[in-house]
Amino acid sequence: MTKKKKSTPKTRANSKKPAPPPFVSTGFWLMKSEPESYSIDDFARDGQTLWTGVRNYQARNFMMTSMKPGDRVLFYHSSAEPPAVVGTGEVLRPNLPDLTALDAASKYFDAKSSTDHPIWFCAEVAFRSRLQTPVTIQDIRAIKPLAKMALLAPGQRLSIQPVSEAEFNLILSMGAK
DNA sequence: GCCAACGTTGGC
DNA sequence: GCCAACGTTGGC
Repeated sequence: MTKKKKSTPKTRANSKKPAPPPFVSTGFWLMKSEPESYSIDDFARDGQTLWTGVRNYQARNFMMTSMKPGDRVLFYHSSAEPPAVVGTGEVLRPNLPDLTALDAASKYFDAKSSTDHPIWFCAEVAFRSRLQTPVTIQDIRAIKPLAKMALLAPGQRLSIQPVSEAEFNLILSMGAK
């Protein structure tokens, strides 16, 4: 005979680790791109772009569930000389399926994704400005109010990171001269 | 479910 | 080019 077995759901409440505080979006982001693959020049020329190719769940989740139209974005050149925030953008449409995952010819192809059940998502982001002066990672490191940025945390490799409004505005002002 | 191996990121 | 810090994978 079959018993209706009630399995104990593994909830956050009874797991060992304390639940992380729910993430609350500030509406401000930093997005990394290697200029060799997509630079601020490309972004300015295109006017808008689909931020595809993200294959990290945390970064994906930001684009799926946290980003909202109108959110502001710092455009950061990674693996560049020097690494720096070089411009800004604005989220037009978050949470779009990343079609590069379905394209067998793409380097971002993922056989686990399908049209019916896409597992990777992207955001459409519009170019908004170029900083007059790039704000380098050294510049950022030198400023006390920016010391908490994820960008500076050792081992922090997330390609999409939330930033505070104050951090966003400070970097903009640093780049304005 | 553990954990070692492996791949990736990205500043230096 | 190096390598530390992660995330992911896969054998058990």
